[in-house]
Amino acid sequence: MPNISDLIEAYLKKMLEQSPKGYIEIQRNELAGEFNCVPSQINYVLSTRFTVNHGFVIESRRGGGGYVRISKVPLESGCDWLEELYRLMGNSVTQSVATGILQRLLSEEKITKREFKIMKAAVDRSVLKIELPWRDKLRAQILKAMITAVAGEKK
Amino acid sequence: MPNISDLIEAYLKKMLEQSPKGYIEIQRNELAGEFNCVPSQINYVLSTRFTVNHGFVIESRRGGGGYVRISKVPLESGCDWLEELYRLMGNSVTQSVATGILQRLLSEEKITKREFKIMKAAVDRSVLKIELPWRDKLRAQILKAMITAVAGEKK
DNA sequence: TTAGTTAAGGTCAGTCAAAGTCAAAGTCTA
DNA sequence: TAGACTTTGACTTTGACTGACCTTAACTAA
Repeated sequence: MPNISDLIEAYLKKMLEQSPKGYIEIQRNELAGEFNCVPSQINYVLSTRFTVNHGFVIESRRGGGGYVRISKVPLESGCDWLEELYRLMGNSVTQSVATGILQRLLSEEKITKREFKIMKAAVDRSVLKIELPWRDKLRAQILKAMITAVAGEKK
Repeated sequence: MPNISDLIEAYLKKMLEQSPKGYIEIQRNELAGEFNCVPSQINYVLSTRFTVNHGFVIESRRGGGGYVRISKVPLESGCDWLEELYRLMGNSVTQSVATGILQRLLSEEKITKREFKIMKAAVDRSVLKIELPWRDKLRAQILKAMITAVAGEKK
């Protein structure tokens, strides 16, 4: 007896699989209508099952003609290094761990030298000026988002 | 799927690209006629998609024979463009301003499409989960750091 | 001259159409 | 039965579009 969230999840994943473009665009209200639920339930599903950690990227636009775009980061054949990375990072990452990860991505040629510099700069201690337990969490968020944004893409 | 504003934007950008002089002149009412919209919609498009952050300058003249001139101002070729960007950003940057700036860097070929994606992801609202006055400041910090990291370099 | 007319473009606040947020309430499950 | 997960809806934010009203410039006729 799956609940509505599971149904919506399955529905979206199926659509995504069938989509040749690698992403789908939905209208939140419309989808909610199909499943007879409140619109915010769609957000719940997205935020619990289509997160960066799961390898999805969500973009959206409000206002008239708004939409929600869901794309799956195509995990390259065989090695699902992304998932492993997420596991490695957890939800908190120190600067030195971040640097280590980036260096590894660089040496594996997953990212370019320039991209390395950009990402390193973004998660630098001196840039993320917030207090410590949160800084490492924020760093993890940013790092994951950046890596996910280009994972699975050609360099 | 694209709305009228997007169409007008695309139309103007295409004209601009094809123009040897680096600027185009249009008549607001005429353009509105072509797209079957009210004239003020042209202003809406200009003020949301052709801002200085995006690297455009709008000049116009009223009265008989009036016109609207749209010109694209390229970033300086030296390294001064960084300072210009800093000035535009100040110490607080909203998501939409950030996107505008990144789009400009992309169109000026200062950054690659991948780099664009990385930076956009890093400063996304959903990633920078802190309260609002500080979020925009943090975004400015991160954006500056990332851009600076690759500013002087060849692509 | 100069006042009036016409032909532009500008402004701004308001409406509507989305999507986002958050916390309270409900349900399940170990 | 506590804690995790789900569902709900009131409220917020953002974006697109519109129309009434304003300003400016050129032209024209007295």
